[in-house]
Amino acid sequence: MANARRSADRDSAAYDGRTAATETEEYARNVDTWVNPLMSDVYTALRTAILRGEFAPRQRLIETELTEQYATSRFLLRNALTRLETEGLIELQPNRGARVREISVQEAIEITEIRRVVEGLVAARAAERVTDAEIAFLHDLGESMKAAVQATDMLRYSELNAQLHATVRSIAQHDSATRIIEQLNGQMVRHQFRLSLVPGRPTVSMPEHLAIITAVSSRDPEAAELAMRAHLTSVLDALKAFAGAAATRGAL
Amino acid sequence: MANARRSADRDSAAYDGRTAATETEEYARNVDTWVNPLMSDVYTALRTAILRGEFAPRQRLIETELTEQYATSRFLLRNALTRLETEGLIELQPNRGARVREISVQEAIEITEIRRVVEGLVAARAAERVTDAEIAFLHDLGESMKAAVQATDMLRYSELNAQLHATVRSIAQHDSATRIIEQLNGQMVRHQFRLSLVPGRPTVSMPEHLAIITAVSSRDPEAAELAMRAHLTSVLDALKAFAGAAATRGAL
DNA sequence: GGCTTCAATTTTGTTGACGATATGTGTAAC
DNA sequence: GTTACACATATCGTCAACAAAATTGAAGCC
Repeated sequence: MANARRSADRDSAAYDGRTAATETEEYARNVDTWVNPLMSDVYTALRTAILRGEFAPRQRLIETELTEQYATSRFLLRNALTRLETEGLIELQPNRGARVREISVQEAIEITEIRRVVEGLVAARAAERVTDAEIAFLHDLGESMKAAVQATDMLRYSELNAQLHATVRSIAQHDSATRIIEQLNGQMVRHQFRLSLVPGRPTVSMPEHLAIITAVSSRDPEAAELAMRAHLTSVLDALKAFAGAAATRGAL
Repeated sequence: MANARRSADRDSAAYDGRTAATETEEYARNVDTWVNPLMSDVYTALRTAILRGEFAPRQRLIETELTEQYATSRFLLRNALTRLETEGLIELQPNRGARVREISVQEAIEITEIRRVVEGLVAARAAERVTDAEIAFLHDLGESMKAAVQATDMLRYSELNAQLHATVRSIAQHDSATRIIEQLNGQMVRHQFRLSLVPGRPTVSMPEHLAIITAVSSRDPEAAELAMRAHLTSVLDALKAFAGAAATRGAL
């Protein structure tokens, strides 16, 4: 249970305040508001900044600059850097400081391979545990996604995409899997960003997302696992196509 | 490639100096000797101590005591503690110090569920990439395991078990998966220990291990994935039985 | 002109001390 | 005899200064 701390703040956001009082109560046990103080402001700020792409890959992160930028001390900053290194977001080299870690296409593929099987597991478990309220929420989410695609609002669609995956995780209540998926996501963000903007991508992924919602809602674990796997297989294929194209162009 | 650093020291040990010169050469590319100096002696020492069970779960880790014990400074010690916390081996509470994190049976089950799918992925990939030399090594490993079981040397069998899994990972060369599996293993050690000593357990797991070796050696990815999954399903069942028995006894 | 060497500067590594918070103990009041 | 409060101690959190290492730039040499 103590394990939920890092995931709770993100998954709870999946519901976005739209749930009724009874449902809120239902989810409350899963939402651990305890925050590790060592997960200081600096850590959170720096992490989101890297995830947003405000620092380029391979860019050096100089301690004194960052202490000014985030108005903090070197002590707290270094603590944050240590954590980010363990998480795999940055690289620390002795006496040479920190760099934003560059994720190769090859590594992005590896990460997606893992996500495929782990999120498949999570989807199956979500199908076993889903409540009526959660089914309703998933339905709404699906409708919102359709609307976003029709309005060709790709940014919104991308957001809803992340929200769908987070919701499935939250339903599954599989703390260990959630932790790992979020760790992997942290390393993928820049690549995901690119992929979600590939033209024609929503045409492929939209039905896959709906299939996940349908399978989980019909409480069919096998179907849910297959639907989630199919979706991530499609992501994987897109990534491999990208890698292949890059290799052909001689960019690798 | 920079990603292999944390896994190299453990996977390289899998071969235990028993390989011929040509094979050693073959594996050399996979053994990255670069060590992050921030992964200081303190970190390694403390980590292995926790993994060996030298500190009981929930036991408090007092900074001044540890600095004496490991003859180091508080600075380096805290760095190590921060890393161990991110890794999930210990818990840090504000102004209340560090504790060894206790893994519940429930959590052990969750972790094994993840291992099942991720190690399945790794086994499939190992079957795709395995070389003749590696097949020979796997064969020897299988023979050693049979010998250990016949000699009822459970400690040796347990070691070889870990070595088999590490070897499969090494063959697969899936850095991201390796990293995650080893992270999960770190949290499981105390439970694994108990399980490996359950009477009659080798009778169940021995044929499963041999099936993994056979499937990988015949370069059949699907069979390898299924064999690995079957093995970890069996581990999972044993864990669930243990959890059920504990619940019946009122121990939970 | 290109290469090496050396020093100045930047940047990181480490230490010790001090302040803040929690915990344990003893005393007094009920 | 029990509870509540206050004090003392242990432990963690933070900082600022110092030491060590690497990078950068310029000068000298081939």
